Amino acid sequence: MNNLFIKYGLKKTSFRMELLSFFQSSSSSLTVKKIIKKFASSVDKVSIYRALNSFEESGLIHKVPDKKNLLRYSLCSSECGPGKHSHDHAHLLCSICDETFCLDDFLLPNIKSHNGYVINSYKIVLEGSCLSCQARA
Amino acid sequence: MNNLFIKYGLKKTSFRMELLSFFQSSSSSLTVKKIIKKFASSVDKVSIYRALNSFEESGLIHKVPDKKNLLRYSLCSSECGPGKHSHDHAHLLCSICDETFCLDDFLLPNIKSHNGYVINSYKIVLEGSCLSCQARA
DNA sequence: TATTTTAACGCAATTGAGTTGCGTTTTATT
DNA sequence: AATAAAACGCAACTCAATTGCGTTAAAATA
Repeated sequence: MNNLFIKYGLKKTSFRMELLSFFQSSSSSLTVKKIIKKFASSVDKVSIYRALNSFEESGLIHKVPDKKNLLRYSLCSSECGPGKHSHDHAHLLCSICDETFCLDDFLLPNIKSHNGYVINSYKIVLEGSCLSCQARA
Repeated sequence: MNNLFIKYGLKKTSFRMELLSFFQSSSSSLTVKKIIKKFASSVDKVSIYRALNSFEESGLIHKVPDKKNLLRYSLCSSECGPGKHSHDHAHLLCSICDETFCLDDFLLPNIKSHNGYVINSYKIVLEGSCLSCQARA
């Protein structure tokens, strides 16, 4: 993980290290809102947006779908790297807690065309309720 | 179609009738941008946004996915009505012309749960190239 | 037809996520 | 220590979409 910092010319500022830790300690995805809330007292939001951009380009984190289409990120697996993201899984948006979960075991069919359309990629986004929200209900 | 106007207490202003015609005459989806462009000289954009909202609530039109997450609508089928939308199809976003196409014949599996998650609905969005863009290339 | 109700409208101002510019600070390189 | 490059902070900005409010026009009722 630290290698990627070096490999991609990212400087290890205390904020960026903390930001990475925040992702590592978080079980699911992080919204920009959450991140800004955590760092607002010490870091400008512009720096946060820029850090998230660099992290994404470096293959440290990737965008995940959000119910309101706001920016939301998750830590990448080790297969990802600079300019190279491979995330072949569906996502679940919990309509109760508004959280996004990666479904790593959801098998995606290999769709390359449909009715003449050429298909390059696709996304499956499920909406429902997550485990903890079910337990709470 | 006109019934829905009456049924839902919508008034038939000339603009709203024209807006509905615009949808009926359009083979695919309409972005807000396109709609504003067409009516900008005679109608305020706020009225456009409000008309689109009412139309959607009435079951005349429904939101369709957009590459940049902007508002984009398509005409509903006759099964839709006030507060009732049933659109069981996937969508294709053409990465060349930036158009959204409904894939009415794309069979959606019946997913009700996955690994303990309760699934209420889901979306499949394909990205690729549409027929006319393929022909052009 | 005249009156009343209510939706639709226009205009101005606002919201809010995300971005850009630019000068300054900090990190890493030599 | 000197230099190059990334990261930072602040202010200002963009752009889609929304809100408030007074006015106009359509439909319902008398």
